[in-house]
Amino acid sequence: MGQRKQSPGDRISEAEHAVMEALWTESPLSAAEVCERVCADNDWSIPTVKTLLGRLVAKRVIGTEPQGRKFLYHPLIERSDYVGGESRRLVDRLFGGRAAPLFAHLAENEALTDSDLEEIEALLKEMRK
Amino acid sequence: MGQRKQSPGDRISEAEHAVMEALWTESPLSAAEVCERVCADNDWSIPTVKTLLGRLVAKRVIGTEPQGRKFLYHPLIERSDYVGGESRRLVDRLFGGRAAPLFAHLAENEALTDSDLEEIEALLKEMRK
DNA sequence: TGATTTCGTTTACGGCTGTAGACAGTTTGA
DNA sequence: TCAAACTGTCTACAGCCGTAAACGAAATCA
Repeated sequence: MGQRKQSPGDRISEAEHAVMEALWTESPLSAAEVCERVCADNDWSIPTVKTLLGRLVAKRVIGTEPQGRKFLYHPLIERSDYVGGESRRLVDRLFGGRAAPLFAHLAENEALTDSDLEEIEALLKEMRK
Repeated sequence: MGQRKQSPGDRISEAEHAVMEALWTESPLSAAEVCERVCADNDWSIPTVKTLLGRLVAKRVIGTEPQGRKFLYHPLIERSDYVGGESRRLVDRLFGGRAAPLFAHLAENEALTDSDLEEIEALLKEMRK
């Protein structure tokens, strides 16, 4: 029990996740710079971004460093850790922790493109060794 | 735009999902019967289950039918629709809608058992045709 | 140096979620 | 027939989420 992997902190909400993506793509960024890359897409205004950044800091998933007199924000957790955690949560909750049924489901619903199939096949071959 | 697939209604919360699982496994069930299969696991009391059932009815994802003078509840949406919707949401949000990276991720983190691999391989072969 | 801009922080507020108690109607046991 | 048991509905309330305005400090422009 215990062994929280998703970093020290709480869960990241969906809106917060959009901010994280911006910071994972490029960091450190100021609040204004974050807004430049997410506000339009989500129809947010600056105050909203500031709130989200504040909450992420409170949750200890991003950190701040003073740049001159302002702050720059940067992630404290790896994107792959977050993504892994969320994936695992879904697989656990919906597929009893087994990935094959998920795969089957995606396949069934044509959620897999041909290139997906090829890539996965390649990966499989890779792991076979 | 539009084309809501996950049935008529709102999103299902995590607690509500536990109730749905019970009903997908067996239905119709009375509130008491639902409680029998989920209360212990989640450390809930009957009132909680009643609230969840009420909300699910309001969201139009389960329906009621009078049994004698009481009610029996049964799902109005297919589990596979729900699961498919959730899976797709995750893949869209975290992997740009492409399933191969998800698969790669699960593989990398040893989230795939040997039997998962075998099953997936079989599925692939199946789809190849 | 006073006015303006720029930040970060604090406060706000309605909605959803988790969890549950109170209440009213109905059925059933005595 | 009167009380006990059970059922669904209504109400409650704290916490988190989405969204944002208000405020106060610092920096810059004139």
